[in-house]
Amino acid sequence: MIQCVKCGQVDGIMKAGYVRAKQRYLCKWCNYYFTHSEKDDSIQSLVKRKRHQTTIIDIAKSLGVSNSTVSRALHGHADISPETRQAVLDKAAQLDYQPNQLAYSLVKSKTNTIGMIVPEFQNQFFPNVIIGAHEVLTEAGYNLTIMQSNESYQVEISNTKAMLANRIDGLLISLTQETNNFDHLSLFAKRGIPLIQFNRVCDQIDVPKVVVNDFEASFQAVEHLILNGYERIAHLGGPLTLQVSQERLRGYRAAMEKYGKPIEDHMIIQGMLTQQKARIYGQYLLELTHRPDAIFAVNDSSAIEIMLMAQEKGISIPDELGVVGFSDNAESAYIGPGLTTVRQPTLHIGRTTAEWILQLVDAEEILLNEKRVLSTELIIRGSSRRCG
Amino acid sequence: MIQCVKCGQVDGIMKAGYVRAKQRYLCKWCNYYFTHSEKDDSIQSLVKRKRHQTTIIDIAKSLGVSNSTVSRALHGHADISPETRQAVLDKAAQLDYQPNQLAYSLVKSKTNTIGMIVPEFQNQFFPNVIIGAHEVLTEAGYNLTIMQSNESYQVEISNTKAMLANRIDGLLISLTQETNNFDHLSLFAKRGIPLIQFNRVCDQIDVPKVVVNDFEASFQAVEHLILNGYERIAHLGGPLTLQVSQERLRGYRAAMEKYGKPIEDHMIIQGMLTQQKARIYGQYLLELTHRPDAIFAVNDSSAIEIMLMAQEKGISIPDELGVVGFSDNAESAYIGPGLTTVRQPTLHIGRTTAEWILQLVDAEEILLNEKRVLSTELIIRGSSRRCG
DNA sequence: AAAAGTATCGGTAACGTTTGCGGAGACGTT
DNA sequence: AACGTCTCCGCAAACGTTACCGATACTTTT
Repeated sequence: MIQCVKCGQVDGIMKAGYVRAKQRYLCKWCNYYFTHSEKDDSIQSLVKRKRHQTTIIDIAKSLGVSNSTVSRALHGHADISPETRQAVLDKAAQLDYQPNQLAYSLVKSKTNTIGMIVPEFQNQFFPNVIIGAHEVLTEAGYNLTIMQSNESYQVEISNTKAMLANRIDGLLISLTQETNNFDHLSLFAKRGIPLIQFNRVCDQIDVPKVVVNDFEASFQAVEHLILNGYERIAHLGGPLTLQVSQERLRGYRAAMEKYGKPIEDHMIIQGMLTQQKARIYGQYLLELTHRPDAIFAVNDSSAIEIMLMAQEKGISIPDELGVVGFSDNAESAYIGPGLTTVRQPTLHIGRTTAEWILQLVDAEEILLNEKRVLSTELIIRGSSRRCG
Repeated sequence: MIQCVKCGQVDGIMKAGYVRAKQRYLCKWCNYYFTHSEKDDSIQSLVKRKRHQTTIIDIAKSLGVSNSTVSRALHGHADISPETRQAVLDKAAQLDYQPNQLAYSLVKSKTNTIGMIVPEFQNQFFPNVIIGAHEVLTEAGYNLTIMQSNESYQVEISNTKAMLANRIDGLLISLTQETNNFDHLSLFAKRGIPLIQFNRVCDQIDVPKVVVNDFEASFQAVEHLILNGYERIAHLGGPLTLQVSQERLRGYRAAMEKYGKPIEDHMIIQGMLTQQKARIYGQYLLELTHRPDAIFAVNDSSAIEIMLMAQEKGISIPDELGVVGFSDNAESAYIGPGLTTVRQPTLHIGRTTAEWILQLVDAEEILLNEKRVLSTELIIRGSSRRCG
């Protein structure tokens, strides 16, 4: 009945237990264990039959040539006769052939994909950076995979892991407000994957960086307030874990010192600037017994929050309170008397980082610690223009 | 001198041409062709040496087990002893192992990646949709790859090709204003890759769709204008290739007809609504001899453009001109007297499409032609509130 | 006619995973 | 002794491409 699959003997086959719910046998002659597989390939094969995407092999078979010939023909390599090439191309079109980027990337160890991790999508800053980067990358035949860390250090880590798993060719990253450990980033250096920080950068790690001239921008903004007659200027800054926050604070201090204005510590607030936080901080500032007569905020949404609160409290802008923001959001031009703000070259930031990462991808060696500084522009509107 | 690599003979080796700049020989004894490869593996090998990412095989070797054991241990499969599993996990951590998603996807024919193609990033609509979708997808362990067609049909096609090449598990797409051929989309159906259209959908192709109640929203908006005493209402609509435009036009007509207002063809404009176009159309409308007393625009940026032009011309809003937009951009709350507009549930759209595509990815069969309609909300602000 | 050159194609080993199936030992039970 | 059950692990075939190295059939030169 049962026949040994090795020696073909029928006698001397003994049962030898079960394995995975199948009867197992042992042939005494050749001492070979085997299970009797009663193929039930009736329905099974139909169900398991995966949808087949046409591959290079399909083309090769239907043309009676080898896969290497097809591969070369599709890529316009040498060593292919014009007729063969054309036949392959025709057949590929006929079969709706789409190359499998996964297999390509696996063998070439190159994905033609650049990753980008941004902390948030709420402000228009990052979407605009994305537009700029996307433009350059698609032009160069690269894809852009975007992830969003949602201002969470943990999410940022899992994002970087996913990027590594997907074997991206390079990463553009803007850090979270929470991020104060950089081990997940040093992994990229260890693997030789180029990495560029932009906007939210940190100095603790040696990678190329793209930033704006936060110090000068901040200095100019505060100087502008001072020249418009404001005296007691408060600063609503971001968390000092971020270098941008540090730079903008430095600019604020420098301007205040240059013009001999007193710097009062309780007029400087640094923290995570969510909508609610901005409201709390604003409340605090506007209810101080000796109220500031101007506020320089680290982003526009906070500045706008301040303006709305001032409006509620009947504090007139710009007469009783000057406000300057940062980034030039779309709504900043339209609110109240117009919000004076520092315009960032968002598209340019995107393009610069993208062009740079493309260079690094092909580069032999990476010059670490280089920093490219782009220029901002102070947009003066009604919120800071006092006739003074 | 030259020795046959096959039979080892030294005599009877004849030169037999060049192949790829290498001398080629023929052994007369064994009739074997071969090239003499003068290995210059001195520098060559060093340069070509690719950076090695640690693989499962590395772990297996250093532990003296097989790759299958490592694979199973890493994935918590059965048939692995606790000690072995722990040893594998420790070694993986020690070697900074990152799984290669490409190889995984290749063998599993599954990338755990959802693609999304949007026409633009300028308005806040799509970034918000992305936020919603991203949230759901990351929660489910999926990645989101975003591409941007830039309102170009050609770019849309190349984007879909790239998505196919990357073997995404599903696609979320919002069409271009130009798109009027859908062959590139039917490829997905042909390959069994789920596809969902959202916002910019078309009826010519049978796929699941997520939209908002454009007809009702439009009807309500125009009705609101009429109830506020406006009589001659113009419509600044999008291109009629888009179904949203058609629906909003229908809503406009229905409201006008219900209240017996005359519909004048020259007061209905349909076209691509770039910033410049909006200005041109606005110019036209505001300079008609018999000027409309209200304008219902298909998006907020056009509506705002109208408001700014009216302001320039000294036309007061809302007294002489009522304006209603669509989408509730961030700036709409702040401009002038506030722009009345139709708020779209952007986050909800993103979440809905994402949840749906995840279902379809695992589904056996896809119910085509299903459409999910989400609700909008009319946000009434100063631009349409006439004391009338 | 040998030698050299040209043009075109095929075979096959990678790339890093997953997984079905089988091997083998240990131990218990008739 | 014969059989049953369990645990743990290895082999090898996929997945779709690319690229190196040959191989064959010619033509041209010496």
